[in-house]
Amino acid sequence: MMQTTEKKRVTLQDIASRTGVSVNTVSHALRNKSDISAETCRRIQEAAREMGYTGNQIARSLRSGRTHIIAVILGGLSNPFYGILSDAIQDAAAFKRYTVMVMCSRDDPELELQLAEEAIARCADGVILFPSQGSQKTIERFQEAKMPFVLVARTPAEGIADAVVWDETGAAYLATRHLIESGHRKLAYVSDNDVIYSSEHRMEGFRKACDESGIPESDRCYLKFSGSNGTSENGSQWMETLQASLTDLKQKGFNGLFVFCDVEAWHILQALDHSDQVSRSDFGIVSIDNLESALAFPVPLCSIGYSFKEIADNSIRLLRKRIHGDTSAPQKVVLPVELVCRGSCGRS
Amino acid sequence: MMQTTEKKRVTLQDIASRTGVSVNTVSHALRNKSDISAETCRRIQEAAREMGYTGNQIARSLRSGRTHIIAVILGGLSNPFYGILSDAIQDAAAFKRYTVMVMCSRDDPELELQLAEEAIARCADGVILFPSQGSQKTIERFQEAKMPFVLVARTPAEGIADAVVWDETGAAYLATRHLIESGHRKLAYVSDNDVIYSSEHRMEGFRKACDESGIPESDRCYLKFSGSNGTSENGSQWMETLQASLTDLKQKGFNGLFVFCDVEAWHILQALDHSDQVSRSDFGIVSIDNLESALAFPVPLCSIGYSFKEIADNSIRLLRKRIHGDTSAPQKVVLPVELVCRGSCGRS
DNA sequence: TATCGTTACATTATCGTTAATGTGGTATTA
DNA sequence: TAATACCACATTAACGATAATGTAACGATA
Repeated sequence: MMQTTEKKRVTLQDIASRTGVSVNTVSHALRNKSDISAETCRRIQEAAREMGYTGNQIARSLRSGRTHIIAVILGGLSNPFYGILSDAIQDAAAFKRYTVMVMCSRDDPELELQLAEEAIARCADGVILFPSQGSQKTIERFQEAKMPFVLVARTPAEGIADAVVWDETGAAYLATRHLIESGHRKLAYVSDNDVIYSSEHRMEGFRKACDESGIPESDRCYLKFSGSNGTSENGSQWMETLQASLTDLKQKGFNGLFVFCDVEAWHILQALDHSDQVSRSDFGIVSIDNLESALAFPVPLCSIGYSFKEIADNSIRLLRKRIHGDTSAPQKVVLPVELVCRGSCGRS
Repeated sequence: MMQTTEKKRVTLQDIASRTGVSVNTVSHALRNKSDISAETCRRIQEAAREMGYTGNQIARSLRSGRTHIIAVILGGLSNPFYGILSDAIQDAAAFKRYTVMVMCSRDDPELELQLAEEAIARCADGVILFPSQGSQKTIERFQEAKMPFVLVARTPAEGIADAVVWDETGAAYLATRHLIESGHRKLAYVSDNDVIYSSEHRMEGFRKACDESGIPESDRCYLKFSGSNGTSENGSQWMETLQASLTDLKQKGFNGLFVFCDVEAWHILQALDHSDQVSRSDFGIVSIDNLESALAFPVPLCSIGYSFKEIADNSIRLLRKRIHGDTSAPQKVVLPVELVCRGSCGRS
């Protein structure tokens, strides 16, 4: 199997020396290219196997100009939303023989730009970017470097690049309508973040559902509980603020919460579970992402779902087109959403 | 900033031509090596900046023999356990200027071996491996290829390689004792998997705590609920089986569950929440991993925690030693654990 | 027989770096 | 003054692969 001598990795040159042919011939034989006789080809392949040859992808990449690496820039894997999507993307990428390089931006524009720089330095064939607030520079950098990229989940602006998103407005609309149909008439739009690109659309869906059901402006409210950042350091203080806000909502008679996404809804639920003033039963809650289906999550949360697989497949598909030189106008794929009711809406 | 001509990426050669020096001089200047006059150095660096130079890491890797890539092979990112650890590892790696390449084995030995092959082909400087059942071949492959690697969380055998684990026996002991102290005297050891390397140690801790408190063999039981696989396809059937098992446990008078890990405990909780026969209040539950602290998870689950950061830091530290040529005997780092009580133990 | 085309290889160039070594000029020393 | 030591660069050789040519031997064709 292995040579007993303390040697470095086996290269094409080693195989060439042993079989008495040129490096080029070995390269061709191992890739089943033409111009090599069947017998020679067999001999070379056998030698390669015996010597335990593993091609050097670095050298291949340098020469061919293709790394077969797709960089994925996202907030962070501690967030199950990104974890689930990463898995889906890896599957879709592997199917097309791409390797994924996941990079976490912590939703920090500066760090994100740094990661973009690294993706470029490492010559990724393309990038899948989950933009945060302030990805403008990142996007410009990719364009400048002619690095193919796809935006996923959020699009900072229309038509600037390929994008895969789901129907944000429809999702918020469905969620809000579900709250209304469950008997809630005073509704709060709850979100952790200040201004996120998709929040505009979700707010529109929220408004539309409220309008349709004749819920007056005075019976709607918008609650921002910024500051968690996923770290549990100043968590307790942040939690108290959140609990106070929820208590306030309750006292004002609000009983339906449309929460921006599942992860934030979990935070809300945790706040409710640990409060003396408010509890889970005080609110009907619906959010977006439907993560529990992928996580076997023990909290029945009504949520609006979409296909993670479709997101992954479409991202890879759009990216591959660009990688292969397509220069047509940016394309935007909008995926459908559906309601999954698990009872947190509080339907009686 | 950029040249208007439709050009490829800027290389050292381009900078050399423009500044009228040799490629080597540019290389040295940009890396602040000696033997370059201050004036020339400044000129070159300015030119590089103006031309928008980004070093080609592929070429650098080929020449230097170092990619500054650390491959991480783990089950899958949909599992928050791995997600949290990935983030911690990325942080620790970034601190030492390494880029992480996360690869998901789905706990499939064959796929795992394939990923190992890819890590080798891509010339990763080292690998962090979360072994699954049957990682023997993977480990042998790394040894054969002289690829530095560290085992994390589970060690298939003692002393075969560097490893970072936590005190499994102690964790199970603490968890079980917590159940006992909460008033439970008939205890079940519940696990999703058949034979996992760490399960031996956890079982030992479970036994030790039971022995110490005089819980007879007849009041202990071992429940295996294999088959979830994280997929929700045959989920309902699997859930029913689990619910039946739990009902059976209840009828036999068992009231304390030591669950292998948090993710499995979530599944148990979900099964309990959706059953007519059994409910959450029928059991005291304690498990291992303390994921909620990192996730702001809304289910108060008593769990045994350890430091994700320490795991990451130690893994990178051990790996770096090997990467830099250390050939001393394999080292094993065992991290301490601590109990975090959140009420699921059912203490009255 | 001269020309041509195939077959099955070998030779050479190249990807963008870094490392090792070479070199002309000036300043320092013996 | 000759030998020697820098200094500040240039030149050349890798790294391990792939791509573009080059070519000897042979058979087929005109």
